[in-house]
Amino acid sequence: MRARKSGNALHEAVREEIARRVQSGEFDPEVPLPSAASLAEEFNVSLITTKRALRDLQSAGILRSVPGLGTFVREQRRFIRNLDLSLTSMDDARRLGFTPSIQLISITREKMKDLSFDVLSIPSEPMLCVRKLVLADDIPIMFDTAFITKPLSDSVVDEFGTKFIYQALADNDSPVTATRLMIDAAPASPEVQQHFAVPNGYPALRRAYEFKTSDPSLKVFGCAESPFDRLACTFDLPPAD
Amino acid sequence: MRARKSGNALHEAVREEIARRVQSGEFDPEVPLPSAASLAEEFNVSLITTKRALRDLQSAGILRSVPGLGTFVREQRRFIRNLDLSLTSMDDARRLGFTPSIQLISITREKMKDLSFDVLSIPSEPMLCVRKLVLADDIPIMFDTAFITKPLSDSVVDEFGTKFIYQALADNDSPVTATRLMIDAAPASPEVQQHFAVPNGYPALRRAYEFKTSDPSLKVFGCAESPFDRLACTFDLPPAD
DNA sequence: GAGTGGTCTAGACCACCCT
DNA sequence: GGGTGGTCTAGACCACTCC
Repeated sequence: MRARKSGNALHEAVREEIARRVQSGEFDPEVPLPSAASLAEEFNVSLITTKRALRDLQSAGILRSVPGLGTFVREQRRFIRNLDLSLTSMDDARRLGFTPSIQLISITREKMKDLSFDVLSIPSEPMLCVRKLVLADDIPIMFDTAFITKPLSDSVVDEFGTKFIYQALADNDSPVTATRLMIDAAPASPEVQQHFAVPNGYPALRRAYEFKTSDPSLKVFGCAESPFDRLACTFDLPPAD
Repeated sequence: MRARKSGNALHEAVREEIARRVQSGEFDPEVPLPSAASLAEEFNVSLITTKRALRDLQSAGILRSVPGLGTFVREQRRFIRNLDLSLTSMDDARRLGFTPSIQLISITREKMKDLSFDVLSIPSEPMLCVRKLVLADDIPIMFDTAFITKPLSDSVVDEFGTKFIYQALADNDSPVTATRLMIDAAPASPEVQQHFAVPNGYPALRRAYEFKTSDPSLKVFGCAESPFDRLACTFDLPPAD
């Protein structure tokens, strides 16, 4: 080592050499990488420099460290979701070749945090709030926080925790009539960090949404977050003009 | 200090206390924060722990450090781009209230890197490659890499470097007839790190695209990347079904 | 008990910017 | 020259997992 490849920093050179080995398929995802101590010895750098490189590779979604076990190559399996929203029910998902499931996290009543989305006109009063984790083939792919503007019966609320929102609304005679979406990237929220076991600052894809329904007093606001390596969105556009 | 608020780590407690002060508007964006050394003294932690907290806040887009000058609050000014692609020319941009400009970075001939986007059918042979930086009100907001499948005259190539691609194609009798988009998040690429002065691992919003034109042999593939705090996309959807 | 990653420390050197 | 952030080092302790 001591090559100082790209920039100038030692930890960058170490990081890139490890990244190169990962990309070349040198490591079995089931088997831990050589320990930080042995890598430090091999590269002839201090332990803490190697740890710095390994930590940055975690932030980049390339590695995954488990205390007491070791550091592993992070397996990539990303789901592509089409924004035309054909995927609105469990059946749609299964038709696309994976088995979805929903894990209800909490149902509360609270105010929606201002996400500085001037794009959506978010009410300031407390609303019903449903948080859930959506999994595909038992792999968590998105964390969803939804706020409902209108009080609903318990049985309907339960449906929000077990179905996609589109489906739950349609099943209760209030189909979605319009959708406003805002897509951005953001560092993983504390909830995402927890549920996906990703470090602070991990890039996440965020979709903030507003559903209007046939009932003018019933709207749904929400935000779906996914670690960048778990979900991407596609969209086809007609010609401009 | 020594509170160990959220998780357990000291650097997290320091990070969150500094973040709290930033959010509360305690610091003038023009004036550097107290130095890492003085913060370490105030919090009664080691210098390196404070530096760790400051570095993580940089990765989160909250702070910005300039060697020799100090650490500053990162000013937030984000542009919202509507995915309906109404923004396809300089005029459109001006109509939306900002002054766009384009800075040509390079024109080369090279193979397109495989971005593991199975979504787009990317040719494997070398293509014309145009890299440019798009600015809004003199603030860089996106880094664009475009690959053109067909050899073009020099004058047309020059237009790609100074106009939005939609406009350049329309002006040369090959209007875009269909667009395929893939949106995801990703850690900032080396080019983005360089042009936007963001650290390794900084979350970025990425739009990979494929333009088809009226000329079947002329397609444009590309990827536009923006640091997460610079750009977001909105979209309105009609009712499903 | 041995190995792992995560954290914290003190101390040092460098490049950079300002006066 | 004196301040700043960035990097690198050696050494230590902890919680965790596995045997």
